[in-house]
Amino acid sequence: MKNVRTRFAVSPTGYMHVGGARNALFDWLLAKQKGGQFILRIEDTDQARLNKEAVSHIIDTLKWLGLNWDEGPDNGGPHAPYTQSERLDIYKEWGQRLIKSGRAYTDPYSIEEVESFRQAAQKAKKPFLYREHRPTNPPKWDGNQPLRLKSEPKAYKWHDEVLGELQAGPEAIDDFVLIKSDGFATYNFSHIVDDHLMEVSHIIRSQEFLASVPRYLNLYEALDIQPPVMATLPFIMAPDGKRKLSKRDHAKDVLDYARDGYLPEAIVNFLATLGWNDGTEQEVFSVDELVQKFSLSRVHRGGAKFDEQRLTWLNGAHIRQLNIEELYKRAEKFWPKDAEDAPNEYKKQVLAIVQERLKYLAELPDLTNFFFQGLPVDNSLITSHKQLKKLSVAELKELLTAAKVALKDGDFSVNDLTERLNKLLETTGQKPAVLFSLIRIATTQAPASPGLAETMAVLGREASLLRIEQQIDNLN
RNA sequence: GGCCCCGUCGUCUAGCGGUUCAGGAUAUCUGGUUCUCAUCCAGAAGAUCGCGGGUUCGAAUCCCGCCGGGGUCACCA
Repeated sequence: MKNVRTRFAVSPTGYMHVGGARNALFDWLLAKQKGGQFILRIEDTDQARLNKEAVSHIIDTLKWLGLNWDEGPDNGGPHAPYTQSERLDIYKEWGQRLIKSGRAYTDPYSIEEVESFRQAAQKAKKPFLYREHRPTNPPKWDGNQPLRLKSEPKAYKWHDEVLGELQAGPEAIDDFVLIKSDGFATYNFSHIVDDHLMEVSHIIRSQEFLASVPRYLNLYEALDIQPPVMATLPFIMAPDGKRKLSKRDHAKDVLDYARDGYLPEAIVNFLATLGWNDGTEQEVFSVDELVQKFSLSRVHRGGAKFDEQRLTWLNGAHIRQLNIEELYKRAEKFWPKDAEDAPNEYKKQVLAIVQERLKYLAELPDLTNFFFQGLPVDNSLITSHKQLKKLSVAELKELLTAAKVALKDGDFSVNDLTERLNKLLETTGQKPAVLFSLIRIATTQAPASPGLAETMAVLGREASLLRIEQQIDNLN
């Protein structure tokens, strides 16, 4: 079987959102699964939209996602360079070949003239076809005018790994620009030359290119190149479902998810299952499982909306699957400020009891603040509690004092605390809803926290008792 | 407007002529897990499979028409 080589061909115009990331992911999954190569190619042929920082930003994004490439602009490879602006001579040479074979010619018109043709077509409610204005005697190409393909309109049928058998009539074929007047090749030309030279076996791309495929097929023929296998991905739709997701819809930078504490494997899982599934009822996949199970033939034809709630759930599921050591590594940058000087072991204990509560790591400060710092006493937590607000200050003080006494001794382990708290229920005759709530509020000063015994065991005797005392002193 | 693609619970989806007039997940709601939040468990509600024809003993699944949504028609990718 032919060696599988895929590429992520990215235009460095800005950050990368989930649409681009999914595209890269599917390329990567296919290459990994088949033991082939994944190539990163920078398609910087549009000088106007070029953004110099975008390349490193995109590289950072792919690295964070774990989508490593075998050949690319930074690590090179047998078909370097992998940045199109460094390959202009190659495109010119291939352009010359087409001129020689009579399949390319100089576009003699000005931009304004072409624009007027276009507007006339639009006005007549007809698709614009440049070839209807093809010059009879074009000048020799000197590199200062656009070079166009001399197309040979005909109907095409082709196979798409996702969409199946496709076809289009000759009206889809036109004389598109191969090389612009600024000397840069268009995407339409450069990607075909590069994919061929770089021995790319599979092109996976988004649906917006579907309408152009017949023109590409025409160019492949003119160049006498065997087209790679093609696969068309459905769109990821904006939340309103009206159109494909784009930066105009405030699509987030993938690295924003990194900053919020989403796990790359959760993003990968989410993106893979947005438009693909393995036919079973499995929802949570490891990256290795995805590599093993992915197939283009099971990719959807229809677009899917980007549902961040589902991503958040999936992220929580992946967080819960991590062992403490791994979670601790991932959480490094997300601790509250006051945790700075806390011992690693203490932080791991805290992490262990909040793990099942974390949906994304940026929640860590809110969830763990009180473990690192005594929060000011907030009596509204008691006065708004539906059971505690019925008790008098004296009664509250009495209960807290009893708790202080009962918890004074023992080893302060979870078991020890549970036992003592249970005894306290008996001696005070209170319900857990009253007694435990009160102690929990006193020791955390937080509306929500992990279980009482677990929390106090981590906080330790000193802090726990001190906080109970502070609560007593501040009741009024 | 031409051409092309798509159309199953709010959302992501299973389903590829009959064990499925629809399964799972998520989101929502309810109950349970000695306190809160979360996890977990149980349960509820939620899709006349875009609509209308046809083929067939039988269709979400095949065919046709219509409607709806999207893409494309750049010296952008």
